[in-house]
Formats: sequence, structure tokens, C-alpha cells
Amino acid sequence: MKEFIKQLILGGARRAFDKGLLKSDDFPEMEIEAPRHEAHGDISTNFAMVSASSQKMAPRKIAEAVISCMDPASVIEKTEIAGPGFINFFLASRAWYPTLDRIVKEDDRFGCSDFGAGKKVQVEFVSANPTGPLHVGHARGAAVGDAVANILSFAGFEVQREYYINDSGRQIRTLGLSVWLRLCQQLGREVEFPTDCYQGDYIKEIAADLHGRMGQELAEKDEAEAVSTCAKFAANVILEGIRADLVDFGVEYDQWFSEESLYASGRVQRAIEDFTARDVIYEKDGAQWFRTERYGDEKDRVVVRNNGITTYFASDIAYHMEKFDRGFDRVIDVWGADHHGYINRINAAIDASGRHSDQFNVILVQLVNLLRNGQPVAMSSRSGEFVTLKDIVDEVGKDAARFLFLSRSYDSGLDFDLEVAKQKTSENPVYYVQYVHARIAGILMKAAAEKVLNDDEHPWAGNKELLVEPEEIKLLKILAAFPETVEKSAATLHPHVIFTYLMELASAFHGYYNRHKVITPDRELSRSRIFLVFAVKAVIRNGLQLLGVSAPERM
RNA sequence: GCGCCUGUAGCUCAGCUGGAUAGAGCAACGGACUUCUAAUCCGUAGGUCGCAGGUUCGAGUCCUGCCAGGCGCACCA
Repeated sequence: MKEFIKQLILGGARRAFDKGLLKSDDFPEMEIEAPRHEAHGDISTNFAMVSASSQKMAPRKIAEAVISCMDPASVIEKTEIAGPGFINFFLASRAWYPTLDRIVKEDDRFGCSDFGAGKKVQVEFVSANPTGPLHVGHARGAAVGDAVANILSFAGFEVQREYYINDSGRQIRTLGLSVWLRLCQQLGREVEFPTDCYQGDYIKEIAADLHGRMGQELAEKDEAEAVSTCAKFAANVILEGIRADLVDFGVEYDQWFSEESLYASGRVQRAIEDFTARDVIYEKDGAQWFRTERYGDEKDRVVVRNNGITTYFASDIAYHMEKFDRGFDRVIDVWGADHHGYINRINAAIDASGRHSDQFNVILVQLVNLLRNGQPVAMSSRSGEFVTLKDIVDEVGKDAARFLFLSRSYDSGLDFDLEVAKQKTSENPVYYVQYVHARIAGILMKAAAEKVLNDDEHPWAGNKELLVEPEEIKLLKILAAFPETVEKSAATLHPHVIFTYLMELASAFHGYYNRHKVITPDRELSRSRIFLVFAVKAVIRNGLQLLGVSAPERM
């Protein structure tokens, strides 16, 4: 429709120029958009205003000239010049009817586009160390990462979801030590449990499990070997827990990628050698440094310490090289906001490798403020007392949690109140939207029971031309905007755009529902309205699905 | 000190690559269920878009400087 209007304008402008009403045939890019206020029509363009300088004419004069020379079009009911020179188009109701056919035809693919042109994108998210269960921060990251992946996929990208497992380095050794010391305690040995070890009860449980399986065997090994065995075992158990918790949260990955494998395959070593050969890595004070400053970081960063041990940055360089080697056109990392200082150095590594860091995006998810009845909930991973992702799913449910995490831009911090989240009140937007779906399901069931439709008829059998109420036209307009909303969400990597859209659609539906009966004594009218609400139901379902929220048939 | 994010109604937040009269929800007040689910709807009230400059036909939106809050600034991960 926007393209149609654009051609209409350009056609009018060209003819106006031929007639001598315009002074130039150099027409600048115009914007075609839906105005904020309904009084300003359905579609509006700033053509006359942006043309003012090249035409050396007043915008309103330009608009007059263009409109006078425009082809007539039956879907346009009225054209007006408004404000400083906007050209507003008012569309006839029937301009919106084809949307319904498209929704029925595309069904669960309605909203898709080829915006991404099949480009390969990797979305890596959560990637928490396997040293303990996932907590609220991870939950927000999981909701965002998964939704972004859904949206990109819907918008025509080929998406891969990945979890990076930090199964190497000091934290894993600390994990092994923590389990080993707990196991020693269970073996009856007098050992001190350091404060920098993991304090949570899950460590004791893992130790007890291991104790039962191979306690004696471990007790006879030397400590280093025992710690290493404990580390491997514990990381596996915890990772399995993480995987299961994520599945319960509706998140599944295409690939789990091990940091350790980067060392095992020699990739880290190769990356270091490669960059050293190109003088991007150099030696100073006995350590190996990466010239990140040359690529915009505030200073150079160590990749190999003077004790010969690589830093986390070293494997991260190798990891990101590996991602691009796998053929992704675009790589997206979802990180907690506390890691923002890391962006520059990864960008530097990518630029230094000859690739372009604009193929790499980091989604920084701001922190979650966990509350209960307005009071902050103490979160201390040190003491092992924190609210886990599993706790949240158990207490408030997957749908409410995901919907709330995606209700705001991740650029802002989020207050997540457990009590509000689990209440089934109007303060909780998830039910507002799901209710639309359930209500329509109820209507369709009643329609079937009352034989409004014949047994062999689809819900889309009705005559669209009978949809003339303002509330119906409004719904049609919102439905028509879904594909561009998905596209916008994909372009900006912001899932909350979908949230906002769903709230608007839900609000329009509830208003309609309260004002008009779908099933009326007039059978023909009923059939038309069934067509409409059937389409609303499909779009609500598609939108919720992008956010990873279910669309219930009844509530 | 430096960097990233944020500052819009009493509260929580939308506001698309600058566009016309800044919008929702909650809370407040007043209404609507013998009706397809009231987990809903309709109405009223509520704003110096943190402050000050700048850019231009036009700024909540872009630039600069302040102020306030959150988070980071390791040979940790």
C-alpha cells in the first residue's frame, strides 16, 4: 500500500512537472507513514516538504500541484493537504480487506518477510558458566536472545542459536575444588571450606551424588586429579540442569559450544600464532598483548599472561574467529550490561582479523531488579542464596515471565516483581493478550455449536464487505501493520516492539468485543465478523509465538 | 577520572531512520455484566519530555556541555 501511494505521488509529480506546475523533476526521497493521529488520515507523506528546497516553492503549493495531477484511485477516499504541507490519504474500507485473505493464506507464516534475504545469523545467548544454576539475569537474557532469534528467523534470516560453555579456566577449577572439599567433608575429613569457593547447597548435592558413585575411588587419588574429576562431573551435572531449566523456559539451542574444545582443537593457539605473525599480538613484560588500542579500545589487552596461562580474552578471540569461519554473515551476542567494557576488544579482534566489526552486534541487556511486593530480594551468589530461573518458572510461570522480560526495551533496567508477575490481575499484561486468544476461541466454538457456519465451511467464509464499523476498520489496520512491525523489530533487534504491538491489537480487540457482538441474529454479518476475529486470533498467536509465549484456547 | 545504559503523567514505561495536538498500563474518580469469558470495556483527571545551549522549515527524537541514577573500567571469568 505504501509503495502504491509512493508511485501515485511520483506519477502526479512527474505530470505536474510536464505541465510546468513544478520547476524541477529531481524528486528527493520521501517518507510514507501512518500518521500518529487518526484525524490525519491513514497514510501520509512529507513529499512536498522535502521537495521545498529543490522546487523553490512553498510546500503547500507543491502539494496542490501534485494532487491536481495525480491518477484517481478507487481505494483512496480523500486526499488533503495539512499542516506545514503533509499530504494525507484517507483510504476506503475495502483497501484493508485483502489483509484478511492474506492472513488466512499465510496463516502461521503471516508476518514473515524476506527482509533478512536468507543471510546466516548466529545468536549466542545466556552462555552462563556451568558453575551454578541460572538466575534472573540469565532469565532476561534467555527471553531476549530467544525472541530475537525467533524474530530474525521470521524476518527471513537463517538463524542458529548457540550456547557457549565456559568449561575451561579458573572458575571450573574452583567448582571442582568446591565439590571435592564438600566430598571430603562427607568422607569425614576435617577440611576448611574457603569463602571463595561456591557456597550453594547444590554443591553439596553434587558431592553427595559423586560420593555415592565413586567416593572411595576418588579418595585414593591425589588431590589434583580428584579435583579435576569433580570439576568435570559437576560441570556436566550443572550444565544438564541449565539445559533442562532452559527447556522449561521454552528455550532450545541448535548448538552447545565448548570453550575447552577451542583449546583441544588448537584453535586458540592458532589464533595467537596468526595474530603474532601479523604483529597484532606482541610481547611485553613477559606477557602477550593484543593491539586492541589500535582498533579503538582504550588500551591493549593481555592474551597470554606472564605465567604462560591464556586469558579468557584469548579463547574469546578464537571463538569469534571460529564463528565467522563457520560462515555466518552476522554474529549477535547477548550479554549482561556488566560486560559492556568487553565490546571494544572483541570488535578490535574482529577488525584485526580483516573482517568488519559491523557484522558483529552485541545486545546489552540491562540488569534485572528482583522485587517481592516492592521490596528488593537479596541476591548473593556468594552465599548461594538467589532466585533461580527455575524458581521463577515454578512461581510465576513461563508465559508471564517471558512476557514481562520482553515488555520493556533491554536498554532499560527492569524491575521484576515476583508477586505482581504471578498475580492474575490487570497489572499483568500477559493475560490481557492471551485473553484475546481465549475469547476468540470461545466465539469460534459457539459459532460452531450454533451452526453459524455450515459444517463444511471455514471461518473465513464470510463476506468482508460487511465489516464497516470503525472498530472493525481499526482492527484491520492494526492487523495489516503486523508484517512491518516484525520487520522493524528485526531491524532494531528489539523484541519489545512486538510486545507493544500485541498490547495495541489486544486493546483494539477488547474494545470491539465489548461494543459489538460477533455472533448476532444476522447470520451473514456474523460470518463476516467471524472472519475478522479469526484473523485477529491468528495474528495474536503469531506475535505471542515470536516472544515464546503460549496462546491458550481457554483461560 | 574514563566508558556504556537510563532520565517522558503520582508509579512502570511506549514514542519507528527528526514531523502535525507527546501516548499506554497501573494508581485516583465516575460509569457498563439476565449477553460470544468483567482476566474486559467506556469516560474524567493527570506533562516545562532532567537542565542549558546548538543544528533547521520543524527537536522528546540529532550535536555539545552540565545534573542525577544504574553498571563497568584486571596478567578475573
